[in-house]
This record gives sequence, structure tokens and C-alpha cells, in this order.
Amino acid sequence: MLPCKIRPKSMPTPKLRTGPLKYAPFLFKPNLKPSSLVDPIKLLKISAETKNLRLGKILHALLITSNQPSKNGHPVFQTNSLIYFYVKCDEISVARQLFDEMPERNVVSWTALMSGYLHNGLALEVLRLYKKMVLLDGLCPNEYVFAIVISSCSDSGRVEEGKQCHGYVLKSGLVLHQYVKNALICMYSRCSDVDGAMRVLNTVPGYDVFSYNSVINKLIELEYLREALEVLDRMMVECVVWDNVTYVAIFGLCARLKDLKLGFQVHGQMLKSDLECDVFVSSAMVDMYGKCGKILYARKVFDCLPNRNVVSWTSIMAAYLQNGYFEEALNLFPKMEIEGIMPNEYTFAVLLKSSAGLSVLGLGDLLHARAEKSGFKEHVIVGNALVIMYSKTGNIKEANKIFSDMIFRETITWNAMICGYSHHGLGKEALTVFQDMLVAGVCPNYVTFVGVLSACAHSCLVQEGFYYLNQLMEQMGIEPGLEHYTCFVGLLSRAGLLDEAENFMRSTPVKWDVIAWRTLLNACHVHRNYGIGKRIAETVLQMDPHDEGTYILISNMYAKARRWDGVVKIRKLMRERNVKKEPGVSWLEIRNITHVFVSDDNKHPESSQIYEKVGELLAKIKPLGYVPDIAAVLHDVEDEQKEDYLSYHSEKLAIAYGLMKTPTGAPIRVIKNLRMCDDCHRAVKLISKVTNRLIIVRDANRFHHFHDGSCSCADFW
DNA sequence: TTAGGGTTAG
Repeated sequence: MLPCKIRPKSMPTPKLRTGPLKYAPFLFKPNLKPSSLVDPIKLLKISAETKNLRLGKILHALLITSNQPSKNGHPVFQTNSLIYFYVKCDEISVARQLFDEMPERNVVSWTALMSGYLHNGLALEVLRLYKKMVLLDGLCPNEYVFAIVISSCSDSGRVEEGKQCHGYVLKSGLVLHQYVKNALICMYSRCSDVDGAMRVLNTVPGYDVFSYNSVINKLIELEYLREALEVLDRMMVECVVWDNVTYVAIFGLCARLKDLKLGFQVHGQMLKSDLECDVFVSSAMVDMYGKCGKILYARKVFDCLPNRNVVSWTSIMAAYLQNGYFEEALNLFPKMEIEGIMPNEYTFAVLLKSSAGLSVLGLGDLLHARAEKSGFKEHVIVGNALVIMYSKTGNIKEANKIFSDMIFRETITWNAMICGYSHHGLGKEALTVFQDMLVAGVCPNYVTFVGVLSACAHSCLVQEGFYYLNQLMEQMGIEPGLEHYTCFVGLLSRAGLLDEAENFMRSTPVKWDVIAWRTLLNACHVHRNYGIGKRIAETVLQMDPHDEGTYILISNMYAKARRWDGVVKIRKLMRERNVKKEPGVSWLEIRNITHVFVSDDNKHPESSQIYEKVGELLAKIKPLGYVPDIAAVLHDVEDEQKEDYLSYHSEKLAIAYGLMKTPTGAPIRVIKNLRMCDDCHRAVKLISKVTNRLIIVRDANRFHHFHDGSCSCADFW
């Protein structure tokens, strides 16, 4: 009955075996008499489920040689079982050949083959087969057929055909079958038609955990978090038992909502259930605790894991990173390697961002080299992390090089480059990247416009800023938030439109935070507008009476105006309110060693040489017009002492050390915990000129690139 | 008596 040429050309020719069937003993149940042959169809099913190709082929041969129909089976059943077996063993072409040569087929023959195509990614072939089945063989599709056909519609994105199926199964009543309902929900979810999925869920009763997993995962992916919670409620009401996929999804939901209370409840429910906590669930838990700011809980879950894989390790590192514990994240890396776990692209992304957080350029370079060597550099998330790392560690040129070399870029990549340029005060470059982004057809998002508006602020582009905030964002359907409005205040401030900025803040119904008010206060300081400044200072101090930065800003503002009474008042207020004074600290990296400098501190082993170098530099820049702004320092200190106070600010010490220890022409990168003071800013500009060096200082506010006597911030920061 | 669904963590 069956032709012998079923073996396709690609398959190896089997060695010929002679004699009786050597494997016949397998076909007998040991506890039965040898004469009672086990039904080969049942054995074929077992071979299919265990993917035992060898046993199945023997059974196939047996069926051919015996040339007898199964004692209780029609020949169609035999061939259907063979098709099912070959499909399960990924021998789809053999299955197709058997199917094509069948003189007679039933619905099962078609579904067996269709499932094979569906699982091999050939969804369109399933739809072709469906048409043939109905039109040529005149067969009536059942629930099995629709489960496969609807899945094929979602796999191939054929929503219209899927909706036609939906209509048919509704009319025929087949929609009541669990598999059909789930396939429909999955189809609507995968096509991002959440309303469609919810309609199915609301019109036909009775769902299992698979349907709920499909819907919840999609809702979370599309950021419909409130709707996901509603579906979760329904799941609880219907007492559907959760599986691992559900727990992973719900921990992810808690993480996104930063809902620690719900996270605890879900964790408690999981402990009480019989669920075996696998690596997926435990990594999701580590992530949840990390995102909810509970790093110790995350660590506890991690420490208790019997088996850890690269994801578990990366999750805990990411939790440290997200909570600002950069060093802890980096320190886990060698421990992970000792356990023999190899890093992957996510691990490198987390490590690079951690080194960006610490501004350790040397370590970032090392990680860059390792990522490149291990082949992960081509991953978009590693590329993004490299752009972020280089721009945050002050090397914007290298950030741009990485960005330009990236073959595939996503919105995050573009945002990283735009925000990187903005942070460095390179507004024009940032806006050029934004234009390129639009030309490339990439959709900007909320973060993109934060970068764009801050770039406008850096370049004083008031008209463009208006256009982006009032027109383009609306056209793109992005609702402006506090960050955008704050950038806009920064833009008006930078342009010197202080009245307009204040009016804008007082008239726009936005819940302004202390950062926004400080933006305006800073502008009053730079533009020496003490009238508005005094008013804003009061507002800011009311909002946060303990922030040292605010007091320094106000004090500097009064000092610039020589309003010593104001300075004294602010200092008195600081003492009364017991505002913590943070010492000025700067650090720089030389050959992978980080050197730390504290203002007026002489603990560095080479302290006397450094102080000597500072003196030498100041002497060199005095002829160029540098006059120490003695009046800006505590006015009750003796003049001579005042100059010392200014000379030994930490950034001056760090820069002097950098000049002593690095080769001629090498750029010097310094990081400072506080804002640079006016005096240091003027001094460093001139130092960059007399030494012919590029000096990059990252202060609490932004990057300053000092070169040939000027600074990239154009004296506004 | 032969056929069908969700794949999740950083």
C-alpha cells in the first residue's frame, strides 16, 4: 500500500539489515505471551511523544512489510499516525510525502500535517492547506483545525483571516472549546489588539491558566498595567491555579508598578503553593525586589537559590545598579566567573552601566574590550550601554564613535546619544542626531524629548523649544511631563527670560518640584537677577530646607552681588537648621587607579608637590588676568587665608595632579561631587590655555569641557 | 482507535 520511496534525498541511506526483524522483541510486552503483538499505532504514538525516530521507523517498516491493516484500524488511521510521528520527529517532508500519496484522507490527516507546518514556522502553508481541505476534499473543519488555523493566523500576522475564523467558530459553537478560545485570545494579544482579546475573554466563559497568561503578558508588555491588575483579579475570583509563567508575569507586574505590597502577597502565595520555584521565577523575584528598592530582599532571594544561572546573576547585579550600588554590582562579576558562569550581553550591559555610574573610564574600557572579544559588542543593548558609559565618563567622542558604528539602533540608542550630547552641553550636535532619528523613521518617545528640550536649552533655541513642546510632541501623541516643563524653564532661563520663566512656572498647572525651582534660581544667580532670585530662594528653601546645594547657590548669588548681609543670613540659617556640610571631593583615574582629593586636605602622599604645582599654575595664569575672587569666600576670613581657601579646592588639586602624572597632550578627566565654584571655573579655563590640555570636569550638574581658555558651558551652569 | 494551545527572567 505504502510506496517505498518515502525517504527524501537529504536523509542518509540506512545500512541494509538481513534476516528477520531484529528489533521485534521490543514490540512485545514482556508480561504477555510472545504471540500478543502490541498495537503498532499505540507504539507509534509513544515513539512520537518520546521523539524516538529509530523505533518509529522500525514500526513503519513493520507496517509496510506486514501489509496488513491494524487489527482495529482503517489504513487512514495508520497513515495518520505515521504522519503525526514524522511531524513530531521534525521530519516534515516525509510526513508531507505520506500525506500527498494517501488515496483517502480525513480531517485528522490534515490537522496532523498542519500542526507540523505550524511548529516549523510555516504558518502560511497551514492556511493554504486549510483552503484545500475545505474546497478540494469538502471536509468540515472541527475544533482541532481551528486551534491550528487561528494560531497560524497569529503567527503570520493575518488578522483579517483570524477574524473570519473568529466569526465562524462563534456561529458554529466551536468557540466553546478551550483550545479554540485560547488560540483566539493569543491571536488578539499577539496582534496587540488588547480590546479584541478582552472581548473574547468577556463574551465566552471559562478560561484556564494559559488564556490568562497570554492576556496578562501582553497587557504588561504594552504597559496596560491597570488592565493587567483587573485580569489578575478575575483570575483570583475564578480560582485559576497559577503556574510558573503566571508567577513570572505577576512579579514583573509588581516590579513595573513598584508595588512592594502586592509583591509580598504574591511571594507569600507562592511559598504556600506546591509550585517548584525555577530559575525564571526566582530571577523575576530578584528583579521585583530590586525594582521596588528592596535590595536586601533581592539579595536574600539570590543567596537562597540552589541553582543560579547567568540570568540570576545578572538580575542581582541589575538590582544593585538600579539602587545606585554600582560598586557592589561590579564586585559580583568576579564571583560569578569563579562559579563558572559565563557573562552574556545583558551582563555586559549591566556592568558597563555600573561603571558609568561610578565614572570609572578605565574599567569601562576593560569591559568594552571583553565584550568585543566575547562577541557581545554587536548586541544593541551592549551598544546602548557603551554609548551611555562613554558619555557619562566624559568621553563623548568615543560615545559617538560607538553610536556611528552601530548597525542596528533602537529608540534607546538614539536617546542615549541625544541625552549624552545634551549633558555635555553640545546642543547643536544633539539636535542633529534628533533630526537623523526622524529621517531614519524611528519614533521618538518621552525620554527623547527630555534630551531634545535640554539640547534647546543649551543652545538657547527658544523658538525651536516652543515648537517641540507645543507642536511636535502633540503631533507624536506624547504628553509632556514635569521633566519637559523643567527643561523649558531651563530654556527660558538660559535665554535670560527670567520673568517669562517665573510667569510660566506660576501659571502652568504642573506640580513643580525643587529641581525645577532650582533651575530658575540658578539662572537668577548666573544672570545676577537678585530681585527674582530672592523670591525664588524663599520658595526653594520652603520646599527643601535641608539641601546644602540650595544654600550654597543662594550664598553664591548674594556673594556675587557683594550682599554680605545676605551671605551671613544664609550661613546662619544653615547652622540653625543643622544643614549637613558635604566636603568638596574630586577624583581622577590614572592608569586604572582612582586618586581622590578633598578640598584643603593634605592626606595625599604627594601632597606637597601637588600644592606646589597648584601654586605654579596660578602664577602662570595670573598674567592672563586671573584674579582670585577672594570676596566670594567667607568674608570674615583674613585676605591671605581666603586665597588659600580658593587655591586648594579639590578640583584644582586633582587637575594639578593630572598635569603632573599624565603625558603631554593627554586629556584630563575629573569628577566632582558638588558644583564647581565660579573661581575654579575661571581658573581652569586659563589652565587649559597655558597647558594646552583638554580638561573635562563632571560636576554635580553637568560636564564642562575646558579647552584653549574657554568652556563648553559658555559660563552658564 | 489517528490530530490541537501558552515559553515566561536580566
